[in-house]
Amino acid sequence: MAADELSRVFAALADPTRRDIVARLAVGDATVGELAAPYDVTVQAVSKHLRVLEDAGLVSRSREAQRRPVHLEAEVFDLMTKWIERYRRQAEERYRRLDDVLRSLPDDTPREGNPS
Amino acid sequence: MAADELSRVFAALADPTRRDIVARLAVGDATVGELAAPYDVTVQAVSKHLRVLEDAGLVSRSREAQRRPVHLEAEVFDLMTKWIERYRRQAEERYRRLDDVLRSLPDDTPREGNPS
DNA sequence: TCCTTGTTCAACCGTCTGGTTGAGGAAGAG
DNA sequence: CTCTTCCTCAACCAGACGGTTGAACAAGGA
Repeated sequence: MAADELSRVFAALADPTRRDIVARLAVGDATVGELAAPYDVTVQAVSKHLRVLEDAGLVSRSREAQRRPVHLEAEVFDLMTKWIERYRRQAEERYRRLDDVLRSLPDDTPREGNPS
Repeated sequence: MAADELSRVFAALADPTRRDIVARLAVGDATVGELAAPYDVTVQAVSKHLRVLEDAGLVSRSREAQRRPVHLEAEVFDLMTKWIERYRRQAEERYRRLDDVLRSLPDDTPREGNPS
């Protein structure tokens, strides 16, 4: 293990149930029992999912009597967004440059594969 | 398997080696051999990684003589960004509303961390 | 034709993962 | 204190995952 945070975040969101849990927590905090209700898995399984989300920093749990309300930590999303945007922009920039090069090419440019 | 696309994309990017491959492909297309060189794993392992990325729609492979250049498909990033932004905004909106409620509360509200 | 290069397929292996059941801890309610 | 409720821990299981080795395929070049 010992995966870096970005790996943990991506891995956490790779599971549909966990994405669903995040979606519900975006509406409001909830307890483990409440979160488990809609799914036909045991409460323990949901508890495990929450542990994964917690290790990824996506969720925090406090104590409130017996209940342990789960809270969504939205800041971590920025980590992903930054990573994604970085490479998306880089790729787009590259396409733009390639486009410019193609546009500026003379007609008799030697091209492998298309010697028409 | 038969996981939905979003799950495949997140799962694909959960692996550091695959994120690294994506980073390199953002700079320019490359062959399997070229991509495998920096890592001390076999070329077969990298080929498997590329298959995962391809199934997630993140890369495409064409044929060019013996070589199979790998190309980054940046559009899929939008899928993730949309998902993330949706719930981040929803959560922020919720905090904003909660803030308003707290602000409008009478002063004798018990136990607030920072008076004055 | 045979040979070389680049890549994938197939089988296997150890580990991680999502699920289960069963037991146990924490904090009210009686 | 005992009982109940809510939740987590521990052990286990089947399947997926990342890696390996070895063989095979595809497409030039000799």
